[in-house]
Amino acid sequence: MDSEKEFLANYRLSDYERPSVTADVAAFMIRPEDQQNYRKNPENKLLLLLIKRGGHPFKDMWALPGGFLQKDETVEECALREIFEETNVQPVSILPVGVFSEPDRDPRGWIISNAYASVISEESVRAAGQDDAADAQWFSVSFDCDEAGEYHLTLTWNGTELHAVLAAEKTSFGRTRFRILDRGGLAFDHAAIIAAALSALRNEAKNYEAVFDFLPERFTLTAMQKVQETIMNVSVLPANFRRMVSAYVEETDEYLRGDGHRPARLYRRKQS
Amino acid sequence: MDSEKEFLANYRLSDYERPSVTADVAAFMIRPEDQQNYRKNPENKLLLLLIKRGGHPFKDMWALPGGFLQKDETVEECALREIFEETNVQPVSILPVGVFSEPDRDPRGWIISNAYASVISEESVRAAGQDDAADAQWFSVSFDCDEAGEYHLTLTWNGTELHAVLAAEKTSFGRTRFRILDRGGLAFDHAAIIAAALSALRNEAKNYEAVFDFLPERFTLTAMQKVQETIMNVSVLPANFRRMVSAYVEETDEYLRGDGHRPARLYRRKQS
DNA sequence: CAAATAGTGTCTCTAAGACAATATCAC
DNA sequence: GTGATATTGTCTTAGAGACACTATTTG
Repeated sequence: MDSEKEFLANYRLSDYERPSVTADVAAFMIRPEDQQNYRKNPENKLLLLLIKRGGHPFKDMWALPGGFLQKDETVEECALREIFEETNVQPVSILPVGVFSEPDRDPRGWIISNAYASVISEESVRAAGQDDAADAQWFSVSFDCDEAGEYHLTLTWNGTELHAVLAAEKTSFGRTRFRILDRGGLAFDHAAIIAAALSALRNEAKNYEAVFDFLPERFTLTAMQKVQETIMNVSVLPANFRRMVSAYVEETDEYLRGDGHRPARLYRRKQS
Repeated sequence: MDSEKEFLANYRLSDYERPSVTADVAAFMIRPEDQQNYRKNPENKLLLLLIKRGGHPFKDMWALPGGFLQKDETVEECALREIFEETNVQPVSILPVGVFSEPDRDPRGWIISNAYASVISEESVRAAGQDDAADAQWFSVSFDCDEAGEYHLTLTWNGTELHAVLAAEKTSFGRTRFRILDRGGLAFDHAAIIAAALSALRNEAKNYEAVFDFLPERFTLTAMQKVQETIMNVSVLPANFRRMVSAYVEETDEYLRGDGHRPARLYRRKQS
């Protein structure tokens, strides 16, 4: 025991070169679109936070928020900190997406990225107010596979449209890794990170885990369904959706009224 | 463009302290137990490769194989390299398990670990021959949850028994993280890494991805079922198992005979 | 009343669990 | 023949998709 203490007191990590380590975060939010008709329910948009790069490399291109790991924190804590610094909001949840460590992924040098997806509630962003930093914007997201098997990631904000093209490559254990064919205005390998984050998010939405994170504490089942459809980009019949989620939610006695149609009961997540 | 080239030519990564980065690998193999009865099919054992530490810290305790990331490789390549160096065998597959970056996880200093699970075929290990390095051994694995919700990880080899106890903590998105209650003779936080790797492996065995990696190219359905049961630690009725995997396998014209009972048709994985 | 959403009931189809029954080999 | 595994068939039950139908509100 003494010898172990002694060993550690004298121990120095070797002088081999070490990489810089970052956490990069794909922060998602869902916001209702403007209503067309006073009695129609609004549609949702899935939004992703991007930062316009002010300096080289990839100057003036858009990138995920992220930053270097500090010595007193875990990579998860680093991811949370970076999002808070950028938005003044604590994410509802965070999900590891993968480690990106190709030696040439960053022209500045040896930098490996721990990628996370995170969910941010729209209320909290509204409460925090816009930072008016014109270099941080929420882009509307679309992500689909075409007939040729190529994936198209389209991010739009106020006339700016980024369109990246990716190929899905199978790795062992049936996992897929995205290879960038056209980075379409996104910095570094961030198009691949965003694609992986969206896949991870959709995977978590299958069992409604990710869905609840986008919702307030009390919500209507229709609102919940629209969130799920926004994430998954598929639609379900309302009757079947209600049956499928019935095990995950519980009724409250409150109703949402005043929308020009039958009031909807509010539900909350069932703790189990 | 010139200005970007110029920028990069002059760029130096800041002198902030950087962590050491490792890849640690839980390498699994399945080996048949000795036969009791000439006509009974053998049972399987799930094995995990551990290395006895020769120096401080955690001297004489058992640890996962692993090592430092080099500058010209990805973390996946590092994981594959470490396994090959230890076993002289290329793993069939490799699966990311998580990043372990608690600042105090390694008494030697700031070292973050990228954890992987990998599958190694028994044939290839037999072909490579035992390295006779007595400090590397295949331990038999058992991993279960008791009534109190605590997880017990038991690793046995030739009279040596390591018994770690862990608690499963829910993180966001319904994921679980294992916290070590008793590391039971395992070095560092490797008990938690092994628990996470086993969970990931079981998850991949649900759709039979991981199962095929343990099998030779041609196999009987009973052999496949036994592999799955060994990984998942549950049992299924043979009739139902056959139905469930029928979409994933295809018949060959060969049979396995000579076992004191009806010969079994050999199958292979269906490519899709 | 019209338009829209909220909510229920039911038919069908498929997949999985349980279990019975038959087939085929080595000794 | 005996003891083991290999293989097939069928009954039942649970869950998801499709769809018809009723209920309730605001303008």
